[in-house]
Amino acid sequence: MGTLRQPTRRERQREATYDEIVAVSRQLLAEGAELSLRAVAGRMGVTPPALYRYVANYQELVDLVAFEIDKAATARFAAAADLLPEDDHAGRLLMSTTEFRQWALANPREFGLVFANPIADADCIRREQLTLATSGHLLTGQMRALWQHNHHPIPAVTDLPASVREAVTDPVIPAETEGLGPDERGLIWVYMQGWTQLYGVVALEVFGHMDPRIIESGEMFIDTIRNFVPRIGLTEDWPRLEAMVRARLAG
Amino acid sequence: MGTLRQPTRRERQREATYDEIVAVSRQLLAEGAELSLRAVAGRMGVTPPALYRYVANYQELVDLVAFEIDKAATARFAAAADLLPEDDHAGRLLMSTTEFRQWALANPREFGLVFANPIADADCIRREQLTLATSGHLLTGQMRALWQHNHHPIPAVTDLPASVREAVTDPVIPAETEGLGPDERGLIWVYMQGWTQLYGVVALEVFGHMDPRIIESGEMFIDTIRNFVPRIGLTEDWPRLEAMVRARLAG
DNA sequence: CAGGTTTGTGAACGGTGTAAACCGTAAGCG
DNA sequence: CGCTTACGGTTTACACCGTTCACAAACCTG
Repeated sequence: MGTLRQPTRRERQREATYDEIVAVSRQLLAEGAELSLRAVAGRMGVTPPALYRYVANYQELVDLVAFEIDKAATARFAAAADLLPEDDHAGRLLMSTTEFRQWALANPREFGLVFANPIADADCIRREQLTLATSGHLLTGQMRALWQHNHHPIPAVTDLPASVREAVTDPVIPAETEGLGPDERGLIWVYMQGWTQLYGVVALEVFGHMDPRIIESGEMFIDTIRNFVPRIGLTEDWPRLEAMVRARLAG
Repeated sequence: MGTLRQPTRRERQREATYDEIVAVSRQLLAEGAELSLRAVAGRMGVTPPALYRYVANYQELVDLVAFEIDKAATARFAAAADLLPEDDHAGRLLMSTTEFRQWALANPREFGLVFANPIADADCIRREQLTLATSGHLLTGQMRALWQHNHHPIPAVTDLPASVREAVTDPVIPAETEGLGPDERGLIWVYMQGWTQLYGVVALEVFGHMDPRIIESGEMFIDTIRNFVPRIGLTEDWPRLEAMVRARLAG
């Protein structure tokens, strides 16, 4: 833990350029355009090769903006949760997942970039550390808060298959394991199950590989959640939660 | 219903060219290369513009080979089922889904093309009709065979939300509704639920958005299936089925 | 054989990512 | 303060990509 130096002028300048790259990129694909090195450069008033001082190649640009988009989207999911009182852990979790679905449908390109982007090598993101503010952290955090409140049954770590046991005790995928004892890591497994199901519906919906009428109504999304809530001890709470989710889908 | 003329020489020639386009394309991305109009043309010994006599644009080429890949992959899924006796409907269904997962992991590019390809407009595929041999038909067919044998409980059509009711009575997504009475369409909804969950695991695995150790072991895939089988009345049969699935994952 | 349709070519346009050589300027050091 | 260095940018160039158009050859048909 050395003393953290104040950033020199050059470093600040460089950081600002990174910010502009991300800003321009997001603006670009918010307009429905393709994310391209040249387009970004052009809009920044700079020649394409100049960007290679900041990213090693196109894929790294993609990873960079994907990370920032995830961060921004996560803020939206969190904001949706914050519409509810702080102690309504169940409601907050469902509000965030619902917001996730709505965001994905409204921003399919961004969704594809962040969640359907083949992850080849790790350590692709420079900027900031992976350990902050990803959507995975938000959801695991919310599930942890919920569990610490209602203590629904979770699988014992010793009951889990070996590979799963390793994965939940020493996660490489973003997850909020802080404040979760070694014996309580079964919750992470429950989270992974939930995330998998959520991902299935939303991805199918975003890609349009589902009946348009079902996408429009969101019934498969609701059905998926209803199928899952018992596993986090929310069976009794479901009617209230369903009403909330439906309201948000309509609004 | 006119008399079906025998194909003229030119038509046969044209059909052969289509076949070559598909063959070359599949060969191309089996080698890990990108699927590009120019690459296909080059390997066919033809100039790029020539391909425009066969496809209107790049996306149509993609759709064409995606359809053919789906067809070929479906044959694999069917072949896996055919390793089991004809009356083991449960086993056949699970063998096909397991083969689907294995195929997806082994051919991520092809998986992406067929199942993670944003579907913009319908009626994109010329060649053959959509109503034949897609993977959706295989799985719905297998589920129908299973249900007609064990008659597990299915939701009543009248209990389904309006949008779902419409979707299962008049499907636009490939599904085998032949031989399924109007009152039995609840089974299609069950199928959609299952497909959604299956898609979730497999897509996350293929894109690498899951802990590598869990992907390697296939435990999330197995867990997903285990979670689903009660809904198709296979609770008692599960131990046998799990062993079968695990054997296929290992082999 | 004549005429029209079908299939392919050649050249060209605008777009993409990326590599190499080059250069002014600002930062940092003696 | 002055020298040196390294950073941030340009220019040029290459190899791809999808797509269009005008044209020629090959083919089937009347």
